[in-house]
Amino acid sequence: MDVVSPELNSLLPDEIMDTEAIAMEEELPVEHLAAPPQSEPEPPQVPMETEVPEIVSLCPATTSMQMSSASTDAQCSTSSGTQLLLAPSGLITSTTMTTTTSAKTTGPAVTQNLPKISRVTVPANHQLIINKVASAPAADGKSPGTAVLKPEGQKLLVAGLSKTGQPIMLALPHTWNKPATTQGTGDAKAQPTQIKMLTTVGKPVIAVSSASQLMGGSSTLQAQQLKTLQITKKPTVSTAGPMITKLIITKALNNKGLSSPASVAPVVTGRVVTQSTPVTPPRTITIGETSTVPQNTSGNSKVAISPLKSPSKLTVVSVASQSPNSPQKSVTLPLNVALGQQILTVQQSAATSPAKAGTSQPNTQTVKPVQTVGGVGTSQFKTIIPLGTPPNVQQIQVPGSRFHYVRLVTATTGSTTAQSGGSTNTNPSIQQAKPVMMNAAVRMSVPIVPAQSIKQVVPKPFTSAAQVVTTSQTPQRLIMPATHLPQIQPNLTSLPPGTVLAPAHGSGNMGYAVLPAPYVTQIPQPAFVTLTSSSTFSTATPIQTQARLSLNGLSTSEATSRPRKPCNCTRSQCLKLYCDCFANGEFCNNCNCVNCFNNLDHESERLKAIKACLDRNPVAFKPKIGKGKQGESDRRHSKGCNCKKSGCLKNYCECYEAKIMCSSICKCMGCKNFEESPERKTLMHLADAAEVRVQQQTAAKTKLSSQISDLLTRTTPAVTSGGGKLPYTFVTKEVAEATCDCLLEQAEQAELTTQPQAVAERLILEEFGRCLRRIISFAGKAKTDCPINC
DNA sequence: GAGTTTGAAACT
DNA sequence: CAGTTTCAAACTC
Repeated sequence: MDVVSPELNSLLPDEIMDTEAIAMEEELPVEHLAAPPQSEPEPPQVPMETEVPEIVSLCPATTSMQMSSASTDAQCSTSSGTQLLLAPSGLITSTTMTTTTSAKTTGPAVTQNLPKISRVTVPANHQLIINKVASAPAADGKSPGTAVLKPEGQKLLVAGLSKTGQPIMLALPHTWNKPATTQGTGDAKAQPTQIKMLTTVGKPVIAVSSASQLMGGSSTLQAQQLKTLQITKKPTVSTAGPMITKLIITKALNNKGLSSPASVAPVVTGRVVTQSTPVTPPRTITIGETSTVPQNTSGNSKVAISPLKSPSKLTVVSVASQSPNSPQKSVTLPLNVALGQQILTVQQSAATSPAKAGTSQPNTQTVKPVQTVGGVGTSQFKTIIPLGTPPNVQQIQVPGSRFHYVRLVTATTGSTTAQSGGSTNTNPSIQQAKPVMMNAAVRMSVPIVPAQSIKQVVPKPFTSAAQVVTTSQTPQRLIMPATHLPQIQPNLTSLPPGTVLAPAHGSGNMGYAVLPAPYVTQIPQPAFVTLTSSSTFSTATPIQTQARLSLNGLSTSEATSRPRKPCNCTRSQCLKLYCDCFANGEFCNNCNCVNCFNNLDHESERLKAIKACLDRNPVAFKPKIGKGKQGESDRRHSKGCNCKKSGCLKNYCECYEAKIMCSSICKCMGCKNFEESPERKTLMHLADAAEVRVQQQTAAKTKLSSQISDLLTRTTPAVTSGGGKLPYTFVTKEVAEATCDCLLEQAEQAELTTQPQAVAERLILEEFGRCLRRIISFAGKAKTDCPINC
């Protein structure tokens, strides 16, 4: 495993990961916009339910001109929604762009320098409402290097001040306070809602646009909100010419539906820590520094995201190569923003003013490490990906949560097709940037994304080795091109825990298959995982049963330490929730099931089954036992049990099985699983007694074993080491047999006298102690009698 | 290990 | 949403 170099490490802001304290358990409102209200009284009790697919779109802009005029050719087209933000006059060096599934919605960006705002109101809620804009030049959106400001009515959220004191604002769309309106053609109904974070720092602008609808498809994206924005840049100079590294992070809260690939980013590198919407509990997204864009003309792009503890935290580091001729733009921008509870931190690499085109600085560095920091407050998740390494890997991992994606991406080739919307991209730099942008697509739609996004990416065949950088502390999950399954659009928020996108078996490079995290977890996790081919990956990897991920209130560590019971399904093909493996988002392995389809060989069927389950119950794969804020005592079944005959005191009862008491949600009859229930107390007492007995037995065995082991280890070396130890190998076979005989005799006596097991064990141990004393005594005597090792 | 019981999941 | 069926785990012998 590579170690992050001190140089890179020093670039990582410590505070970036300091987001542990941020509450993340809110139920993002958008999640249910398109779905009926949850009937569960306390959804937050189920940790996993709080997760919402996080869509992070990294949309680099090579230049302002390129981006703003990308209505026809840009991967990241501007949407009709709110576009850019504000920045000090002349400070904005680039425009932001919003990726949408419907490229048709591309609209001109209105540019406006901040100083031109004639009036700004500052409500108590920290909203700045720009009531008037002096002018809106460059209505066509082709004014590069100009700050874009929404016309009158534009709302800005004062995010806070950066370290340098510059205000950071979030630009809200006009429609911020109202639901997204239907827009677009076809199925793409969602209107992108954008929030932009700006900094008035006299440095290259950082713009954050909300995730627009990343996926078209049949799904309706009703509400999408931009989370936070962040930009980092690291001046990189290519011999061929300047390159622009621009990062746009978008997040769509709506997890439903997506089909079209939407976003593309030429070069993206950054760190995304968390995200949050202005209207929801705080989240922070931090973008790390970008790394040098490789000169590799192959267009390798890599995205590495390391896992984080919190589901709401996300670390993303991506790097994409650009064409040698693409202009490079470096932005160094120290930024530390506190937005309410939200923390936005951006760490800069060596400060560099916006890159200058035509920089002649030769960059012979073919491989530049990409640093990914995912851990909270620590660098444990740092990952380095050598960009120079051939196959590209994009890795997206949402900690704690169920989605960990890694996608192998290769440089685009001349055959790169136009992006969604039918637009044709002739801009080389943009084309190459496409591969990088699959984050949003991937996260939004598991199976679907691939199709279109693949076109953009042009993944390298799996025949070439791919490298995935993983950290030693946390397993990495892989997402790889898989079979195109456009018909399946599972709701990612409800996918089984740890679900991972994996390549379809025997399929082409497109599409994704859903893998349970445990499956991927067990893939050998060396510093680099080389994938030789998709088929190899699909079939060769041994599937080892993995523990459940944070199921039923159990921590991951608890779960991992407990082997899962093999299922015995015979009729469900392990593709229904009857199967515990399937229900837990795991592949069957070492099970006794018959005609099992819960494996990689039947990923398409599995995906369909998952979708079917989600159709029936959107939270089918979420833990049934929510963990209360105050600990285990607050754990309860999310739906409650329906027991009728078991009195809820047998494992038939899910509450009892989870070792929790029934609650008011339960519909059980004759329930005895409540606090004051004498039956329950009796059972608990018996269970405790049994457990104690087992522990005692275990301890006795351990002790005995330890003593024997210790005895052997002490005596054997004594033969050669001499010193104060016994000189002889006195524990001979005969001695051992005699000792065993003594112990057996003691056991028999205890049995004959009907002694309790605990007493019997004690007697045996005492006998063993006597044996040891005799042995030692004899050995010591032997030593005295024969000082010389004889 | 076979058969029964049980309740969640699936189906109607 | 309620009733029924299916299913696999839990349980009993």
